[in-house]
Amino acid sequence: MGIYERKQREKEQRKIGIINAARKVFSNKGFNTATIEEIAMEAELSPGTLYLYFKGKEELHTSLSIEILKHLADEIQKVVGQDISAEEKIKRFCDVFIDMYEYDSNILINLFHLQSGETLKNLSDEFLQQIKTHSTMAHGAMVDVIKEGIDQGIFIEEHPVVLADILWSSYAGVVLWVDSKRVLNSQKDFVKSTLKTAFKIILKGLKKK
Amino acid sequence: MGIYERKQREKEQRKIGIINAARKVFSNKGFNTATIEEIAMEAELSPGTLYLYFKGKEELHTSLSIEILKHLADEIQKVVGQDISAEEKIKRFCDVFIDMYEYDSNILINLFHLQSGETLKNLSDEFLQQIKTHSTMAHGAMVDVIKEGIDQGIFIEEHPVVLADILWSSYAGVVLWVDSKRVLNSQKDFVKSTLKTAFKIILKGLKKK
Amino acid sequence: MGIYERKQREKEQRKIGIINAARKVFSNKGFNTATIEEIAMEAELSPGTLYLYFKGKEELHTSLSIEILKHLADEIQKVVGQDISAEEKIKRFCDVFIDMYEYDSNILINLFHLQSGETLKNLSDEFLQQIKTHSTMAHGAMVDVIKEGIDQGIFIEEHPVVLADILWSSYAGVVLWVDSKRVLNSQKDFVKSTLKTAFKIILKGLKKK
Amino acid sequence: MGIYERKQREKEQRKIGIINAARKVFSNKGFNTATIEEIAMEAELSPGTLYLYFKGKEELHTSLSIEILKHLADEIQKVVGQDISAEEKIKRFCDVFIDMYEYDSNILINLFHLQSGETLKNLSDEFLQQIKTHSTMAHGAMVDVIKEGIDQGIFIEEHPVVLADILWSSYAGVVLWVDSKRVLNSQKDFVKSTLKTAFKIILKGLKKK
DNA sequence: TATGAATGAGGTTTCATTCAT
DNA sequence: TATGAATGAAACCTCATTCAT
Repeated sequence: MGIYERKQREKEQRKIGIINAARKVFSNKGFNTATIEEIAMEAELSPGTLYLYFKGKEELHTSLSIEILKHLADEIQKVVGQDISAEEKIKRFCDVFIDMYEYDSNILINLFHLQSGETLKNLSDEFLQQIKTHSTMAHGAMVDVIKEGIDQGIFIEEHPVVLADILWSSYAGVVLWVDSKRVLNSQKDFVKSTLKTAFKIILKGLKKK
Repeated sequence: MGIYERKQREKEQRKIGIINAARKVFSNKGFNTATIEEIAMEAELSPGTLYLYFKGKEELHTSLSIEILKHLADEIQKVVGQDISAEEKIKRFCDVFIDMYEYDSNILINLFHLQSGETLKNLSDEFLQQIKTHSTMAHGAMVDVIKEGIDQGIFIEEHPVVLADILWSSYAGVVLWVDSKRVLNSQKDFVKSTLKTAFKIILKGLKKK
Repeated sequence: MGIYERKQREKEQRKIGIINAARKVFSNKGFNTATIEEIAMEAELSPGTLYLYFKGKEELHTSLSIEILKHLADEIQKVVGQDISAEEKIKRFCDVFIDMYEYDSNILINLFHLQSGETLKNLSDEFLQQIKTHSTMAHGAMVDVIKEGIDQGIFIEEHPVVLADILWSSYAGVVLWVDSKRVLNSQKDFVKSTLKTAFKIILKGLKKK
Repeated sequence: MGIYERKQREKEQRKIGIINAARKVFSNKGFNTATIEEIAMEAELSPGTLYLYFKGKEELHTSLSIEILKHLADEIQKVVGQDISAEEKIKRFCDVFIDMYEYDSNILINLFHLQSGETLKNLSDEFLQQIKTHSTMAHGAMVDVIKEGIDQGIFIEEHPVVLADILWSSYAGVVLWVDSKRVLNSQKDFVKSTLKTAFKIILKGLKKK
């Protein structure tokens, strides 16, 4: 490996380190309450250093979200490539959400928050484009599976994009909502089981007969 | 009406005026970016005056969300009281979401944002309690309808609370997600039609056979 | 006087107070070294308050310079209106510079610094316009006097604008240079006497014979 | 040449390279806005390396100014040695200014900025001494020529130092002022022609009759 | 000698909140 | 009750400087 590649790699590592620190702090405190200083401390760096890798707080937060989105898109695409039925794939999508939620519940929450209002405005075109790309990828994979199901005469004949939207947003909605109930009522974590039930209902709703 | 009552009433009116101003500003800018001064200007009051009615920015935002939640709960409960089938009620719930979205798309978005992470933490017990109350009410109404359906042997025999969660969060998720797609891709507004399709699918999934 | 006028007046007074504080601090420390906090302390206000009246450090500094320029333009125009010979008016211009220098030597220095390189770039159009206006006024007055002299056959027949430039810039140059010698060599203040000699030489140079 | 001398020479060359880079950057951006990193890039070196040759930004800037001053002093002294009349020498001084302005207009501007307030304060004694030395040299040369003229009965009998001050500062003032007009009004460059006219006027003013 | 990533002090700026009127 | 000027804490961010390599 040349010296340039090593440097590049180190730089990438450092970026990941910072993003991981940011993940922890943003998860605990939320965007407003989190401070750059805190993230720097978590990353065991000085505040100034963060600015060598990210233009500012906003960009750091967005980068984190994109990282998550990328991961989600990857996992979903893996499912599409598998040699299983469309129905089974829909179930696996559900598992992907569950896995991510179990790995770090805040990851998903963060992501879904990115995808609406407040955050989307004031985003640089570059980042907006990245989000679109990965989002389209993840969503496109879902659309493909739906299409597959429709073509095989298994799913109802609605517009596949709409069905994928419903699938995605129901899963996302369940995560947000059930997780918030958990926080609000300090109850047990029902996200997983609720997601599974949601899957069953929606799958049944999707099927032709 | 006594003088005290009138005063009380006026105060309430003023509070509503402020909350409406806050709704506009928070909708456009989000919690962070919105400033008290802007809200005051929108309400045609001075910043100081807002503090006579609300303890601070946080409380104002929460009050707004509660207001919305209250409205939603009301609308949902109206549905429960109607003399129609459980199935039809589920459909009406969908209409309630659509109506609110059409009245002010940001209203719903705002509400769903309340329901997680960032905002819920650091909330005074009093407000947490109010949120719980109204939330429980709205949600409870849904649970009742689900129960009704189960008792009548129309719906599948899952835990009614879970089913209501799924119903609620799917609707909410669709609004958030499809609305964000609208913003991201500057496309037409498919929230209404997608919500309707979602309803059909979920209803089909809910039904026993 | 109406309440609005009074408010406006008070606001203007406050602005002047801040500019005066800024004058002291900028004079002592220069633009870089001076801090907003220091100026605020000098003005017996909090840092934040300064931002109610000026957009930032840059604008504050520019406002100060414009204030000075305005004053200089006023004084010079007064001279033009007087019922004395063109020759005498040129001498009075010299006195105006001397007066301003004696009132606060840093005032003039500051002004001349505004008028070149570093500061002029990055200036908002609004301020650039104001500077142009006042600058043109002051300079135009000088041009008028020169023209007067030429028309009366007293002064050499060069382009009046060029002659006014030379007059102005020689005066300014002397102030900058002799003052810097004073600082560098901790010598006595020869600005006044040197300016007077400069006046004599230039006047002689300007005259036709 | 021994190895030590060569090293010394190389070091000197490197210093000059850095100073030239600094000249460009300081010229374009001014002292505040210019950054060490930019200068390093311009010099095709790393920021750290600059600190091997200069103690810091301040010293670098001062070194640049001294370099310019040294050059100016050299050119002026060359004039003094020539076998021409005092009157002609004064004219040549004007040419020196014009040449430097034409070579790099920012050079002179930069120099004149050194000579007051902000920059002079906070300067180490060592540098202050160097500035004094070269300044005295340049200025002394002018004084000599003036004296020459007075002794030959050509120039008026004012204190030679004062006359040299006026000469120097008028030239400097014209450069600063006319150049700033150029920037402000985006007009043609009249520095050269205005300087020439200034020379004529002042020379006429200096002459005994 | 040269590097350039990291530092961190310290500046500018914002804005929720207060309080005299 | 209403005001809105003033506050000042606290955040973001910059960049001259250092130091391990």
